[in-house]
Amino acid sequence: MDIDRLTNEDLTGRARIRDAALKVFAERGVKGATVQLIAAAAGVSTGLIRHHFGSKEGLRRACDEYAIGTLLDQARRALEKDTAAPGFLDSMYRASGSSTRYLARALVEDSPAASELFDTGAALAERFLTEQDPHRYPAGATTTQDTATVMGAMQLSTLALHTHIGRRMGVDPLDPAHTPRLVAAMVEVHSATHAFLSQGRGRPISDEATGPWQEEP
Amino acid sequence: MDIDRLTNEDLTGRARIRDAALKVFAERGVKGATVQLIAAAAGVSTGLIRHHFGSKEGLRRACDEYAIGTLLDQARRALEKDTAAPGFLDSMYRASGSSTRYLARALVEDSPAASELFDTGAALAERFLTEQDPHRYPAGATTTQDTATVMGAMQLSTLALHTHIGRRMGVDPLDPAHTPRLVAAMVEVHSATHAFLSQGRGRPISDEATGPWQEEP
DNA sequence: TAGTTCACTACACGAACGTGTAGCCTGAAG
DNA sequence: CTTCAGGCTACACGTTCGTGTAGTGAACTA
Repeated sequence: MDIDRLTNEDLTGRARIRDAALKVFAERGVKGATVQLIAAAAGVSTGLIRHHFGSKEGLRRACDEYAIGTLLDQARRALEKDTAAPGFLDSMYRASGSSTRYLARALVEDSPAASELFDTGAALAERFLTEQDPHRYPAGATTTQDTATVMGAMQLSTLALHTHIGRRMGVDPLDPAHTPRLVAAMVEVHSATHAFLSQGRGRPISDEATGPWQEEP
Repeated sequence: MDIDRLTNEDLTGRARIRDAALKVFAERGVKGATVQLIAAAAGVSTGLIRHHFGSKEGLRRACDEYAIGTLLDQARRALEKDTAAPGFLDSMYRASGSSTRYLARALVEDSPAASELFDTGAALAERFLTEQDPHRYPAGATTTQDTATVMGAMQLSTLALHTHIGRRMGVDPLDPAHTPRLVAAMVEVHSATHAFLSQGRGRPISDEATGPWQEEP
């Protein structure tokens, strides 16, 4: 029953503070955010933040756990299904409301949550690669891991750089309503780049990059 | 002669402060960095920072201008040559020493330099696309711009997320010595994703994403 | 040599911020 | 009705950080 009360409490002060912190942390970074700013955004006193979370660092940890909980559940579910690569992005954005922007910030500040997010994305990418072409991307191989890592970074780039993407696109790329437009652009990028790399001018780059360990003619 | 003296001064206190600031800003963010920390790293007093740059914000602007100057020169040069997409990354990393990590941080904090960097990357990508396939990517079209924006973000993701990439790869991805490994992984990503998207499972995603405006059968 | 400029330092002020403390108010338990 | 727990606030303390001020010493000029 204690657990029930805690989850119900999620609609009161504690949750309001967490949501406000998610927002302010995302906008100004952890260092740039002050507890008084968060308190004002939540409509509470700074003392209440201390009462619930102990310290600013405690509040940050709570935000980490909440964001990671919201988002990684989605990611792990995707890991267990036969979901496609671009689908990861889609479900990710849909899952998390205010925590998306928080994680975007966390990705470049030093946060355990961000590392876990990145690692999960890379794991998902590695699984995708080995399923896609087990011969070329054997599980555990360095090349497979490298490719999975960069693939994860590329997927996450729309999150980490959403400010710039939004500025150029004129819409908020984190809004689920615009996810299709983003996915379409990503598909185009892969298509165009592949065309370039398998063509005249780009072929040398492709050969040089993948040559040393490429086994197929 | 005043100009000569200024450029020569670049090897003395002013430059030492700037270099230290580049480093500390990159490590801890602008808010997380203190002028006393930067002063200590540069081996000077905090007063000297004020003397040369007026304020912490002035120092940050100077870092912006220096980093952007170092890096955008390279990018613009690439824009004027018939350089390939992955080559942009290569020359970018080689060009800038300590400013690379600074720009990585700046990409997610609000900095004019970062916006300029991103826009340049996107402009380079747009040029690449229209050259690559003028019919599919006409200059100025929304699709072209969207694709260019996402392409720029993908290229820059290795910069913005270098911490995570480095953690998984075991090496510093910003070290020019390891750029080939990064480029190889990027080539693989494009190759694998294209294979997926033009194949059975991925084909529906590709068709759905690019269908509405795609003209070719 | 006297004067001026300028890189540079030492010291201190004032504000902001994280944190600590004391206490109020409500609601449930006895 | 009393008691106690806990959500919640008001207020104050100590520190840190950006900034301001005064001053020193070396190099250059006349």
